[in-house]
Amino acid sequence: MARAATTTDVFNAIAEPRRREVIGVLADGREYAVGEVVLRLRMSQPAVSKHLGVLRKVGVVSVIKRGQHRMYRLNAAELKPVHDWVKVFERYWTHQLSQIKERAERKALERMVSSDPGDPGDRQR
Amino acid sequence: MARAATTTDVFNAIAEPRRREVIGVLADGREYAVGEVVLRLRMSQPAVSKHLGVLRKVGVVSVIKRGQHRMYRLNAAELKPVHDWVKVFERYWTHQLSQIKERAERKALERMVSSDPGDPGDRQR
DNA sequence: TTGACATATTCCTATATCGGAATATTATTC
DNA sequence: GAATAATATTCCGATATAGGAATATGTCAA
Repeated sequence: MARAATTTDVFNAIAEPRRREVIGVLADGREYAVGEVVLRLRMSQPAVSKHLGVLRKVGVVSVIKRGQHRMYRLNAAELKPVHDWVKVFERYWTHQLSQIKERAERKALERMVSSDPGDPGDRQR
Repeated sequence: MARAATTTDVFNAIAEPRRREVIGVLADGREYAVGEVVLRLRMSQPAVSKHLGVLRKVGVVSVIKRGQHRMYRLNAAELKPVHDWVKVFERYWTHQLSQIKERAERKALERMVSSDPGDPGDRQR
């Protein structure tokens, strides 16, 4: 099978660096016309339109027509799943020192418990 | 050009749902043999090996040999860039009400300032 | 209507997947 | 050494990009 469609979920949508740049432009919460994004990022207009299209399908941005412009606005709430997912690992880099200590203690404990009786791989259940 | 290589950066690495599942298994910080992951996720062994390989190249997991097992451990610190990136948008979904109010105020302000003189798209500079 | 501007869409190509099947590699045990 | 277990790697096919070029669509203005 092929790769999951980027148009399907947020994680894939933000995997593309240019798309993150586009989001970066909209990050201040204001509306931006496609042309403004093009200018700021120096990307081709079709490229920007396509990326915005992907982001729109995922719901990360929304559009309204204003004259001949399409004003795009960030819908940041759609990024929450990413935040929620990665937040779980926050503790691993905050409190670095205590975390390193914890790991050392855990490893010592593991050594005491399983104390390697010729079958180290026996941690399944 | 084609899609960015998943082996290149963390954002792409975690874009794949199965890979996130693998990370989920390792999330408790302990070591896991490939076979354990296979059992827990009911994925094929080659698939797990490949996903772990990608995660390893990106640095999200590390391996050590232990007998005939390869023990994989999460290197959660590598996920920090994702956290840092998405954290910027946190304010958009916390304090929802005040945020909505802010938006309303901002829009009102915009209307007062640019007061739409027939050229709404003139926010570039 | 015509022209100019803003944006979207289509067509194309090169590339990169993911997963399955089969196979290779490495380590252990007898 | 031979058999076995654990894991990695290779080969494959179907699919899905991303970007460029060209074009279509839509909107305003004179």
